[in-house]
Amino acid sequence: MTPRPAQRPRPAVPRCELCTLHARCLPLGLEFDALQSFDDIIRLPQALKRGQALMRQGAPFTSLYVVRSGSLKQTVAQPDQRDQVTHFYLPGEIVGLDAIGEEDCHGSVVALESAFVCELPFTRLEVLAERLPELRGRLYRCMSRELRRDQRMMCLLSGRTADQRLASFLLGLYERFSARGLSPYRFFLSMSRSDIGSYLGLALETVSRVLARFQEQGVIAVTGRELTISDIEALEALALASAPMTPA
Amino acid sequence: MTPRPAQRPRPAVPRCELCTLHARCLPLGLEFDALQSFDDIIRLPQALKRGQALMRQGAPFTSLYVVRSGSLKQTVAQPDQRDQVTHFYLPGEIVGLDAIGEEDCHGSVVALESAFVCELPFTRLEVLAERLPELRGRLYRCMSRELRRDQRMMCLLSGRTADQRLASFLLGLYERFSARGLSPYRFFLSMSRSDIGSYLGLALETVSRVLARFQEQGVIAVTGRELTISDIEALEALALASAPMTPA
DNA sequence: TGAAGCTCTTGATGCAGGTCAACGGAAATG
DNA sequence: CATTTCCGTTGACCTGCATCAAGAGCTTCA
Repeated sequence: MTPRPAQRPRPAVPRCELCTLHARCLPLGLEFDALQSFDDIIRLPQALKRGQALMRQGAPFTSLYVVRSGSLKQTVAQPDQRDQVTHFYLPGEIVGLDAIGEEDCHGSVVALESAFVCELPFTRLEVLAERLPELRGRLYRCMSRELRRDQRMMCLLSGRTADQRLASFLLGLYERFSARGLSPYRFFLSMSRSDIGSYLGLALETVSRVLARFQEQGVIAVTGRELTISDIEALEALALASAPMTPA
Repeated sequence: MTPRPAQRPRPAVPRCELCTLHARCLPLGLEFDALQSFDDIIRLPQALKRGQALMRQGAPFTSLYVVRSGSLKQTVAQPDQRDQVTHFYLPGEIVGLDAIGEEDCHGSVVALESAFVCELPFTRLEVLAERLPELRGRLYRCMSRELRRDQRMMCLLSGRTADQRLASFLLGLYERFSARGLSPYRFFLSMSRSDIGSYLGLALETVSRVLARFQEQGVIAVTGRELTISDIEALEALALASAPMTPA
């Protein structure tokens, strides 16, 4: 039916030091031999197809995952309403931090496009962390980074206009792509307008309209899901303060 | 002028096992001798007066703090606007998790009323965690709990009505007071309407109005900052779905 | 190739809640 | 004690965005 997932991942034992993301990934800063221990605990990279679930809300938590390529979204089922998108995961980012120390997965995570992820069984990671203080530090740091990110998000959702939210969202993508060494000015939005709206607390129509307006203003160029940032400074200005009502 | 803060904290070396919060605090589940090691690293409880800062945004991070009594708020300075309230801390809760692994404090934390906090110098805590796997687990769990809490908050801020936000906020307080063994149905709101509004992404006038309406509906009773939950089930109903426009 | 879904766009309309304003009461300050 | 400042409430008004609706590509699949 479906084509085999790219022949099957070849290196039976993945080598972190060979990975292009090596410099930005979790094991950043580990000594050479520590890095090798790290290799030992990583499971074969998994291939995911668009729409395929990596974890399901409420399922038992066993592993962290690092995104190698592609992108995913996390959704949390709301009591009454639809699912709410709570996170987008890009290459180099870690899925599952919000489940550490808990029994079950906090939300569902599904691939937005074809993706590869590296699995880190958490019990093994913990054993390794026992003798690698640096790794512990990395883990703490990742979690507190995430805490800060969520708090920025809370600030964004609480009392910012649609324009500011969209502009901040695009800037966030810009920064994350930059940090991973990916093209930051021109990229593909793997998520739908509806996903973006859910994430930003906006109706999908509003997302569409605001993007259209940004385009009119010459700040970005969008064709479907292909997006180009034309004027990053204007975008930053938009993110900080909404255009004054009086265009002066 | 003001009465001395309760003579000065007497026990030169605090004893976790004697603390009333012992059963709910960070060292929960530690063995007896582990608990004693824990005692060793805790600094003398600090007294804070209303409005006094425990940490300032950008200051170097050195310690976690556990709230023993009173309450605090965390605020994050926004580029353009006023400070935004990002957290309220109640007795038994831990301040500073979002700074672990980082150099500096993420937000400012100030006391909302007279408060006592226990200081946990993080470097010592880390040393202790090295030989106490349980403590590590506790720390991870605390951080991921916080991550989940923030995500619930994001969901709340994104696309819930003012009624739902207020109801959820009050329910949250109910649960947190319950969990600490404090009176959950009748309590004192140590934060201003403005703080609540900032936290929930609402104008302070809206907070005032919604509380008044809840009171009319007989769900709560408020007099200034004294609040009583009269009908917890109605409150839960309000938190889930806003009253339908058609009152059937 | 055509039909049936999606996703995205664009327009029209209405309302939840933000903003402005005024006032009463409580708490801080000298 | 008087004064100032802050806090909470309530009313009137207005706007940003959700909602409803319709239609235009794009993709999928028989």
